[in-house]
Amino acid sequence: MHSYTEENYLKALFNLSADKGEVSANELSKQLGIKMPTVNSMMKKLSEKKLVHYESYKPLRLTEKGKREAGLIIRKHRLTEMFLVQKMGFGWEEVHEIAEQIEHLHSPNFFERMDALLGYPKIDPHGSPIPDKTGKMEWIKYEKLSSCKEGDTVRLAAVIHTTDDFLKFLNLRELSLGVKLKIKTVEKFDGSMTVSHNKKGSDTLSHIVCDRLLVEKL
Amino acid sequence: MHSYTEENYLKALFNLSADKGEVSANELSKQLGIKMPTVNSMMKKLSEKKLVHYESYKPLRLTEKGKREAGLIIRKHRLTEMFLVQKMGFGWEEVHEIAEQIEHLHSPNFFERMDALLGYPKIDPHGSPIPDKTGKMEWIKYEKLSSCKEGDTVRLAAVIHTTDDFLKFLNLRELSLGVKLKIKTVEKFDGSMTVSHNKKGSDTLSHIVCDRLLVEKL
DNA sequence: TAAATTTGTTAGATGACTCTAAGTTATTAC
DNA sequence: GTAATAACTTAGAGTCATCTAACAAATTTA
Repeated sequence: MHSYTEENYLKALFNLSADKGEVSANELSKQLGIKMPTVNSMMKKLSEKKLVHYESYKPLRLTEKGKREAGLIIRKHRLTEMFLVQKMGFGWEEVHEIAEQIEHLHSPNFFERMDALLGYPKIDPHGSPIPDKTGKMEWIKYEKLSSCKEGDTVRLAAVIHTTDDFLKFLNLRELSLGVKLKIKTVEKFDGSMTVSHNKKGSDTLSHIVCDRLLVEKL
Repeated sequence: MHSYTEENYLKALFNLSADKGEVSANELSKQLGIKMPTVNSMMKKLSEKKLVHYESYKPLRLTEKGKREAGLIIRKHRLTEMFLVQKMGFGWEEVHEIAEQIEHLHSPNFFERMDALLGYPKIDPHGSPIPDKTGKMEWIKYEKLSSCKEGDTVRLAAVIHTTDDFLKFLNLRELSLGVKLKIKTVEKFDGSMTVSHNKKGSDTLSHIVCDRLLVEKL
């Protein structure tokens, strides 16, 4: 098994390299809040363990094995988040910190049971896909709300770059996963949108907000 | 906060010194599977932190502060065990290992929620008392089954020295907390007992078994 | 009570993870 | 195409929790 520390490096590598498939040591260092030389030596160690492709002065890439192991940690994180929300009544803004800790538990039984009690969910409370038991993650291709046009009707499917503050902001506006939104207007000069929302009236959302909301067109 | 390691020392000290109020470094070392010199230096460290009374060549004692902190860890352990059994469907023989890990989580919210969902239980699935939020534990004085006499009718209230094997042994005989037992015979030469048990016929239990079962006389 | 045994202590080393300081390679900006 | 800046690497040190080896104190045994 890997140490708590190694698991955190793997997870960060996985998350940061999600798009390009590679990360700079510098990004990783910032993400983890750990100084470059420390990251550097850990990369050599993970490279020894065949979890990371490491070459001097080159970007970092997870090996297939590394991706699998990282996927399994993220699986535990997301199952936990789902459990906390669905079975323990936490809000989606409260679960990240707890899941950061529970994801490191070593107990196949425990996560197996969570999974079963939840009915084998495919997504977490923020709409992110839960990797399967082999660590593989199916990307669902949603659109950003920011790329939609006036008149579109969409369903809120996922939230990215989730922070407590952002999620609380969405709570206040009753913007939860699944809500149907109709785009009334899109401002040219700042990209903000006015959307109408089932029961409530309409809300104006800044471009920054719209860029973090993933939707499914209806 | 204390490290994972320190918490394990505190917990072990608490459990081992439950009766006499003190433990030898040697016992502690054996319990934790950690060599004496390591234990010795950790005791000095915990003494610095005012968690343990340490004097050369004297038995170890937890300070009041140490007892409180240990009690809080045991509280988390036992609440977790209760949650795993009551809310997640685990058997009482499966929960110890998982709780060993969860007890170290730092999230007041999480344990608060568990406690509430369970309805503020006072005992864990093995009948051990759950310390309160200040770390204080109320001992309930049950009798050992081994000290009961022929003809007594008792209710099984708690199990001590719980190991997987012992709990599985009890499962097979449908001996769960709360069952009513009537003591038919007590063998003079080996202290084994024949007890009859609600629905089932009667079972013969060795002295070793009877010594690990705590009962309430009816 | 003296010898043998057990228990406890000190000293010094190791491995995991972190850091700072200083040097090297790439990249960016005139 | 240098010079400046940013990114990366190396070297060396510190902390935490662990170990082994060697010694000292306490306890048990004969």
